[in-house]
Amino acid sequence: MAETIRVRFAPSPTGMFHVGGARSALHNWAVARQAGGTFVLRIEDTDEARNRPEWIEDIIDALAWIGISADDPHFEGPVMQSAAAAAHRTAADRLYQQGNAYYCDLTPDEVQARAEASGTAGYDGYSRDRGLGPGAERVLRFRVPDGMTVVEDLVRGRVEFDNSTLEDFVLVRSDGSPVFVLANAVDDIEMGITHVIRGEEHLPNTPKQQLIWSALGHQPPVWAHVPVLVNEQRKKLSKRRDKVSLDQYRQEGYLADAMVNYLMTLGWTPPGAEEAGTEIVSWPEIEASFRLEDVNRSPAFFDVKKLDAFNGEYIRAMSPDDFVERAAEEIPDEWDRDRFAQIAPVLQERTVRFDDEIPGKVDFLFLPEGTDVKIDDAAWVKATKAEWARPLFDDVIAAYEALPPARWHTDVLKAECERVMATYGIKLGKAQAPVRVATTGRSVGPPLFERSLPTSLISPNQTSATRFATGAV
RNA sequence: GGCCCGUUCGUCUAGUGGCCUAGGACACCACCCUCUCAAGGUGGCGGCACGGGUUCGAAUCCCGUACGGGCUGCCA
Repeated sequence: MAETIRVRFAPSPTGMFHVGGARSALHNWAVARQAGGTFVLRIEDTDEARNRPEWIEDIIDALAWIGISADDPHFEGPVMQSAAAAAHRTAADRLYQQGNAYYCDLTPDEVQARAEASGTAGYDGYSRDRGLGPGAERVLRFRVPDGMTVVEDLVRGRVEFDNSTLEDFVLVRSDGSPVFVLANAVDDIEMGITHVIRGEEHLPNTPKQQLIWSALGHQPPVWAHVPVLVNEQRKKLSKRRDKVSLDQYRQEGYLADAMVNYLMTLGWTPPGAEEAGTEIVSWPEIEASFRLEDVNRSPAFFDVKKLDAFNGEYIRAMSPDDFVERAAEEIPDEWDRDRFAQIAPVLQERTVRFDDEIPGKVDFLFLPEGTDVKIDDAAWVKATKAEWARPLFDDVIAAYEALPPARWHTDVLKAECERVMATYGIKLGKAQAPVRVATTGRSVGPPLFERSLPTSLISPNQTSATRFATGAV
């Protein structure tokens, strides 16, 4: 059989898919696809407390969102770790028969008591030579041999562990269920996994797993331990204190491509990014050039600010139609879709996220008949503070009201505004301020007189301007 | 405490002994453009944790120190 790369992504179902998990999945995916290999999704459901069918669907959905599709020919699974219970049992028995493991009847409390009494940490090998057989309330422990265990890691190089620092760890619990290190190693062996790519937090138990691989008669896989993602306090991202849910970012309006691109730049730079002056690269380019050997060894801070910058770039790169389609998901049902599509272009380059702030930027264009825009009082006060402001504004309003509705076009309105401001000697940058606040309700927003738009932002049926002109405020 | 990993601008990184007067990106600041805000353009601020070695030469190699992190469970 030809050498093919088989990697696996092995999340445990927890009800929330972590951005760190997404990054790890992406690393595995890139390695598998670029080599024409296989990516196996294995659900680690050994701990029965965490096992809900819907959570597995969530994982598959999350992966699909970031481009790891279960329909892809390189994708295999999902397979349940629990389905391999017999294999775990068989492996455990074999280890016991071969003398690589032994039974121990000490309870966790007793183990701890002995450790405290002797002033050492962990299990002291109490049952190593007691010749205990299997039985109720007995755990199976691995007999760690003397010597050194050398882990060859693609990202960290050679890591040595003195076996004397590894206690005889538990393989099978007293209730007969396999523990993570055993189940994980056995599954990897059974699945023919060639590369184990996972987070750095697994590095400490790698020698244990490598010992299991060897005891079971197999060459260990290629290991790759990628540094963890950290928060501003430089602690590993945790769902308790940090915003780590991939789905939450998705709902907040981040684009999958932007998220994927950003995640991949954590600990790795696409070759050519420096010359190109940008880290924005497509997945095909990432897939073709990603190398585990090039991944940084130090933890990376998950910086939402930079994610925002990436997202904004991806949004600006969208086709106008795609932008309208996606942005339309955020606007109220009663808004006219065609009208929204017309003004969407001015929104696109001002959008960093598809969130609920989108409608607030253009809501004055969708007021129900006869209602006024809500004016930000502070903005109005500021815009009309200058001595010339009120008179100039009144003149502009008067000029606008003298216009027949048929002439309410961008160019005409702008020209009228400019004509009035010229008489005051005020530049448009300042002169437009009161007009803007009166018609849009705010001091910032899209250009008032934007020629590229088929419609003016100021329309005759907006009554606010009149209201101000008559001194109602 | 023990074992292991790590340390280049605020952040993510390029750098594998001379190309480094340490480069890029994000953020920040200034200016330009400009009807506000954005976008875009130009420029600026800012870093090799520290101390010893090795070498003609060290961000790059070695040792030590400091600091940070991960693991230390019959969780995964």
